[in-house]
Parts: sequence; C-alpha cells; structure tokens
Amino acid sequence: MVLSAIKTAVEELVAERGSERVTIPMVAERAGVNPTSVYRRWGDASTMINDIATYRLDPGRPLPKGDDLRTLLTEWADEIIRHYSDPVHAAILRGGAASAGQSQSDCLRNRRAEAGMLVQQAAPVPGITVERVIDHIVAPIVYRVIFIPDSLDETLAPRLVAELFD
Amino acid sequence: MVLSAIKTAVEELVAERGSERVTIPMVAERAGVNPTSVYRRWGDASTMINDIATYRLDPGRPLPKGDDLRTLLTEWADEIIRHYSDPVHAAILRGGAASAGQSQSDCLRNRRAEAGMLVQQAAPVPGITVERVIDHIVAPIVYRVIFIPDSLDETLAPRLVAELFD
DNA sequence: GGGTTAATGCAAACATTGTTGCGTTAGACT
DNA sequence: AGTCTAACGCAACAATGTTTGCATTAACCC
Repeated sequence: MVLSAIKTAVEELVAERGSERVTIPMVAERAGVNPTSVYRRWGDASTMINDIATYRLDPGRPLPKGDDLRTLLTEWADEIIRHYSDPVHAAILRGGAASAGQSQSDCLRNRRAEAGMLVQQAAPVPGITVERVIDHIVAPIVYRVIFIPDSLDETLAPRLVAELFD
Repeated sequence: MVLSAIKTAVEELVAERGSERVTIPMVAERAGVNPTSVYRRWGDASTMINDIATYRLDPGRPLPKGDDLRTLLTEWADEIIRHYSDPVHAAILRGGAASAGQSQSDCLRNRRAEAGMLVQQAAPVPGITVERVIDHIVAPIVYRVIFIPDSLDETLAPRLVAELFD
C-alpha cells in the first residue's frame, strides 16, 4: 500500500535527518512512489510530517483501567515514555513541535484528553487536577524526549508521579 | 550590520511561517543580503535557525541575586515566561525543538545551567534539586510555550514554584 | 601606507524541488 | 461485463534553492 510505505519512509527519514531536512522527493524515492502522489496528498513536507505525526501518536490504544489514580497515572506515563524512547517517535514528536502553534496542529492534544479521562474515571484525589498532570507528568516527559532524550528511563514515571502526589 | 539584519529576518519569518517553511533565499532577501553570504555562514536553513535560536535565547543577562531559593526561582521563571510570551521567541523555540536531538543542538542547555547556578548559589532547600527544577518549572513552561502558548500568564511562575516547594 | 585575511556581493552554472496535463490502473457499484 | 471515480505514474516544464569562481570591500596588523 502506498500510504503505509510513505509513512514508514517519513519516519525513517525524520529520524535520520531531522524533520526540517526531509523533502518530498526524498520520501517518495524511499517509499518507491511517485513524488506527484505525495504532493497531491499533502502539498508540502511540513503538513505531511505533521499529519503522520498525529496519526502515529494516536493509535486507538486502550487506556489503563482501575480506580487508583496513582497506579493509573504511573502506567500511563510509563507507556508514553516507552513509546518515545524509540528515536523514531522522538524525532516525529520534534517535528510536531515545530509545526505546533501553526494553524491547528497539535499532535499532543489527545494525550491531554487521555489525562482528563484518567483523572475523571479514577477515585478523585484532592489537589490532583488535569492541569497538574499536564504540568508535572506530561510536560517533563515531553521536554526530555525533545531536548534530552538520553534521560528517559524506567524510573522516570514512578518518580514524576511520586513528586506529584507527595 | 549583516548578522543582525539576518537575525531579525529569521525571527520574523519563523514567526510568520513556522521554522519548517523558512528558506535561505527568503531570509537573504528580507535582510537585504546576498543568499551566498548566508549559505557560507551556515550551510542550510535548519542549522541557521538553530544557531539563531540559541543566540537569542542566551543573552548574557544577569541572573536574579539573593539567598532565598523560592524567590530566586520565581523571578527567574517569570522572566523566562515573559520572554517566551513574545510569539517571535516562541516560534524560534519551536524551531530549536525541531533540530534538538540532532548533533549537539540544544538551545535550552544554558537555561539548565542557569538552574544549576541558582540552586547552588542559594541557601539549600531539602528536596529541591536541579533535576526537579527542570522537570517541574522549566519543562511545564517550555511545554506550554510550544504546544499551548495561550496558557502563559503571570500566575504561572508562582504557581509552579509553589507546587514544587509544597 | 602596504599587506594580509575574512566577509560580502555578483553572476552564472547547477541541482533540486514543485506543478501540470494526461493516460492508466484499480476498486466499487449497478 | 460496463461504468464511474479516485488514486497513481509519467514526462515535460517551471520555479526555487544551492554551489562556485571571481571581484570588491573592510578590518586588522605590522
């Protein structure tokens, strides 16, 4: 299928060269596809990358279930960290960051929606709001993914959650 | 001066079009400079943008002085927030994010150094480390600047500091 | 001043990227 | 099967971006 070949090519190239250095002819060649097809679908490289970024980041995956917010958040954060530990996904997120603020391209909005669902679904904990989850769980993870990717490890999720709760 | 004209042109264009859609000929034209000069200095657009991002973000400005870490951090955070409330600076930061992870281009490393200096210089507070300042002050600010710029206001700095200390 | 070096402008070749019209294929529906 | 539509490939073309060699300027250092 054409689209999945393109998707793979984009991911590889963004990881190899950074989102700013990926061009449509490059993607087309690697995907074994005619550049025209890519141009017609997206118009230019940055909308293509952003589209694929949000596509990839929002699989309809199930959220952790349960009552204990602390456990829920730890599992959820850990899954996000594992996801972005893949350099390909990290690179795609950087591409998403570049086009954020532009038009309506925010590849993380679904993560924020997830945070809201978790906080609502669990037994309420005084002082734990969606905003604080964003600021103290999501933001540190995303910051590290983008700027200091080597600092991601399996201790991060429990630590951030602990720092939020205690 | 050539360099400052280029710097201004890059900032304007990145804010107008997003970092991914800024080309060297565009910058050269707006700066009233020959494209050749830009090519020779930086080679390509993304290293140029990243270079200017770090340049702009690291003026040799003085850090807040004092003994009380809480006050220091609040002032420091507030200054960062005010800086990035300018859409031009926010756009440039997004450009820096795009090329982070690539080689050694991390336009925020000096902010982290500053955090270290503040924590060291002030009277020590148990449990407040550089890492926690990064995770719970810098990261939320940067996250908001990049993805939800409208959410920056003058209440953010004190709130983040309070959440870190209490 | 004379000499050296680095930065810049200019113009021309060159390479890459983006666009368009048209023909072909593939799938869906009747 | 026949028809319709959307997606794709192809090739020619147009526009843009990049490199190069050379001349000019400006700053710096004897």
